[in-house]
Amino acid sequence: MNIYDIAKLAGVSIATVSRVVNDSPRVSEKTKQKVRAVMEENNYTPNVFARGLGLDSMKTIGIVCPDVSDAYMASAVSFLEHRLREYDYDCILYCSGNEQKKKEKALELVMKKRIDALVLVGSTYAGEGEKGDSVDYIINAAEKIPVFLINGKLEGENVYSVYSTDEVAAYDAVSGLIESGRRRILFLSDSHSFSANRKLEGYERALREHGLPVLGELKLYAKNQVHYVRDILLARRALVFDAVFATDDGMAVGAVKYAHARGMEIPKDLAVIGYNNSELSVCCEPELTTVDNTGEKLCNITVDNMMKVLKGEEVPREVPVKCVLVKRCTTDF
Amino acid sequence: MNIYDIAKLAGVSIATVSRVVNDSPRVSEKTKQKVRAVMEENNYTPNVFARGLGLDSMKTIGIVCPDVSDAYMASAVSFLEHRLREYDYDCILYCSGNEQKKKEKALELVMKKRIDALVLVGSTYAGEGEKGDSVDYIINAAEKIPVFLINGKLEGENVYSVYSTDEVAAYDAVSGLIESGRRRILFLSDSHSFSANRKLEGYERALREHGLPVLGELKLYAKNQVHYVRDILLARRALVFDAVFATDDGMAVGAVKYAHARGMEIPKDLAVIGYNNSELSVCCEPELTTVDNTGEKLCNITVDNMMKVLKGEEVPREVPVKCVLVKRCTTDF
DNA sequence: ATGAAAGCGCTAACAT
DNA sequence: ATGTTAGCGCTTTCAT
Repeated sequence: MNIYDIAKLAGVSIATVSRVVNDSPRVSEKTKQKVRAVMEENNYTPNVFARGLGLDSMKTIGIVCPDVSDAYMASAVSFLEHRLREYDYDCILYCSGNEQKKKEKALELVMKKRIDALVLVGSTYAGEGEKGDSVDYIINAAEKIPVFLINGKLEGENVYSVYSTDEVAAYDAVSGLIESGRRRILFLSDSHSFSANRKLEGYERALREHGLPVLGELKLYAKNQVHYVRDILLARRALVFDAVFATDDGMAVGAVKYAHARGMEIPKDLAVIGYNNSELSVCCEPELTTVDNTGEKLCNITVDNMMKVLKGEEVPREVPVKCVLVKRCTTDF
Repeated sequence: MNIYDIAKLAGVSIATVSRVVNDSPRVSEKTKQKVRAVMEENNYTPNVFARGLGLDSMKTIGIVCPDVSDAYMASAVSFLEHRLREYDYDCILYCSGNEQKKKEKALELVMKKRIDALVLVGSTYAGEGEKGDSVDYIINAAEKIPVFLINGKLEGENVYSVYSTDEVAAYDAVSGLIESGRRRILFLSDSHSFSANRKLEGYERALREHGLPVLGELKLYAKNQVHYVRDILLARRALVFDAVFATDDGMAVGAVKYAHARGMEIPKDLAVIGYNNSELSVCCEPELTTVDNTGEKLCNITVDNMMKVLKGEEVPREVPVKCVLVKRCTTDF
């Protein structure tokens, strides 16, 4: 059942059917009714490929993230999908992993789909992520369609960044730790992404500005898995620390587990701060003080901006968004 | 840059270019080389819309789930995406919510995209889900393309179900509880989906077969949120129970929190079993005994079967998959 | 092995 | 207000 069939059945031309489908004002109400009736009866659906071919757009947005099974990514994708749906855009999803080659491959594939815009979720796609990573592949994509980074930052024509101010959030969190008497604060991270690096900078600045040394032994890289972190911490019996600042809740919970295993009291013997305010943070005992990076806000701003850009309007290239520290029970300030 | 440009530059016809693109054997190696070179130089990419129009397929699979921000859905989507990518299929994602109207709308929209197959993740799309729900919209979709249910079960032409045997898993878990001396076991659930109902059946069968009464007061419906569950449990001071079987880890952790709040010892005073073996289950204290519903397995079987169906091969309409009970610290059997 | 040409189903400019 | 028609870029049959 195609547009010709409908036209024939309704006794009009295909142009009129097309106009009805697109709700053009240049069709009389009467014929509109008639044509609509015929379409209903035959439950006709315009062929999206043909339409796409003519308009060179299928109203779809590409969403690329390292891995949707990560809680932060998943919630971001969920927010994006809902907001984009409001505007009748579909989402095509691509999980790229974190490796440079795979990220490049992901963008190459997703760009072939002639999407209308591209969203890159996670700071792995940022300009100053893992060292050695090039961002040319992103810049190239931006030559064709607008590219939106969620929690990433990259300067370039047609690329728009919305990100949390992780440096400040980390600075504030670690400062709180120091001001409440902590002296040896462990920095626990699972990546060298743009965002993780900003957190590290905030951590170091807090130490420096409070006259504390920045110690290499107090920077630990691990996996974002509860038991993994607990175990590597237990394995380093020589390592002394009275607080932990983790770049993700999973690692922070690992630190809490470590404290339990060693019979340490939280927050007395060990203070812990996590990141992301995920459901994990209210599962452990005591419950985690954590940084809420306001993922929903980032997504909303991104979608709003995207719709403007697609209409040809101007929007800021860069939007920093403040995080908020959610104080629960693993800290005493 | 389209197929005509390439043809001109390579000094061949568009038919030849098309053949090269599709790696047809009916082109001489020599011209293949030449054409490929020209394509590379101009980094030509065939227009997917035009191709879709001709072939009536764009090699995309529709994935619909209630909400990707849910950990179980997110991991399923992640598995599916990866496996489908192997076969050069793209994924278009739709989060439908749980309401009948929205689910119908979701399928209607996703079907318009002329996807090659449809995956429905979560038992909300099953045949015996929320009462009053019709499954006609799924049956209708299956008239056009194969439909695959993950953790759902529905009989119908062209629909394929892969699901965990939740009834048995629940039966085994609750039986363990009873045999270790529990007498008043609270059933805690957040939905009336197909899967939740199977769990309830297993729970009731275990009680019955052990000569215990099935009590309405011991079936509680809540949200899958830690604090929410803790609070409603605390609010029902009159409700007495010595064990909890929850249909999702979040609620189980809520029960653990409740025990803490009331100064009860786990598992001595209260035994708890969760479901899904999510990261949450290793965050709480003590760590959760939980049912692993092997989501990855369901996804793998689904993708394998889908590829066969798309090739016209036969596959079983229904594949039940066993769950495994992961015993940790909130039970004493 | 290669080319010419007819669709695929739609949109939009142009004509009436 | 409605119809006619030329693309959009590809695949595929039919010639050669």
